[in-house]
Amino acid sequence: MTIVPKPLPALADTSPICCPPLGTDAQLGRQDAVELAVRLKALADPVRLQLVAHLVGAPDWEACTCDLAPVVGLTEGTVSHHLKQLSQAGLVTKRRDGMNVWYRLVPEALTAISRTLDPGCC
Amino acid sequence: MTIVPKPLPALADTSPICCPPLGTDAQLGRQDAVELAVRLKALADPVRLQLVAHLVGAPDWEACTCDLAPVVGLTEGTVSHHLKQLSQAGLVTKRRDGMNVWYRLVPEALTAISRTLDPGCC
DNA sequence: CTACATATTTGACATACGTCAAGAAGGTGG
DNA sequence: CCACCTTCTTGACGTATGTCAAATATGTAG
Repeated sequence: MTIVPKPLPALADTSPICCPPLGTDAQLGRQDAVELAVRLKALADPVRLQLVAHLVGAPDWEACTCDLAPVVGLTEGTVSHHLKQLSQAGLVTKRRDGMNVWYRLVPEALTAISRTLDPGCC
Repeated sequence: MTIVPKPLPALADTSPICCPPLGTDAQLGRQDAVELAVRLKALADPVRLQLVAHLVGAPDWEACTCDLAPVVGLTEGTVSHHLKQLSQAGLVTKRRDGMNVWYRLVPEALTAISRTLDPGCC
């Protein structure tokens, strides 16, 4: 079974998942677990973490591919591949401006994942 | 290059990583990124998320393999494999008691990861 | 239209991952 | 010692992942 790149529901929609997954009464059904895993998987790579970290420090949380490739020292093709994964997970948005494509971090996405994981939350 | 199962530094040691990785001034070096990725990868799987969620709801955050296997509906061997990964990532500890092996969640580990990810933190 | 610059996709490759069945290890009780 | 229970490891299998080089798209400027 190949993973169809079906668009994930907007991260705002998953806020109910916040805490429940690791909360006391929720059993975290298979479906929720898969969704959360998809988002975590997008983050669970050294290269993508460095990309995200760079975006956090970038002005307006934004950078183009040509800026990001040198940061991680990989081919632009490979970086594009990673950015696509981050984008599909809803962690960044892309925007074309002339020859450049700018990727911007979606901080709420990170916050949502963060809250979901914290057992002390809520 | 195979990933040697070198024991990760205790999670408490990574608290300095909290926020910095996604904080404003830190560039998140390659090494830190790899470490954080290892921990996130341990969580980035539906089965392991369900196991963790079950532990959160379990009395004393503890359960044995025989209890956990039915939760995810997989072979005990497979579940053992997943628990090993969680253990190596420092997310759970294991303890033998007679014939049973009890796995206990390390909530600080989850909290540490959670704080590290939250861009609004600190 | 042509030349160039940035970005993405494709194809190929090696490696890592999740799963099971079967066997081995660790522990209990006759 | 033997039978049994729980857990872990091993070997095998298919699939997913990260990477590059090369080809293709997308956009700008002569």
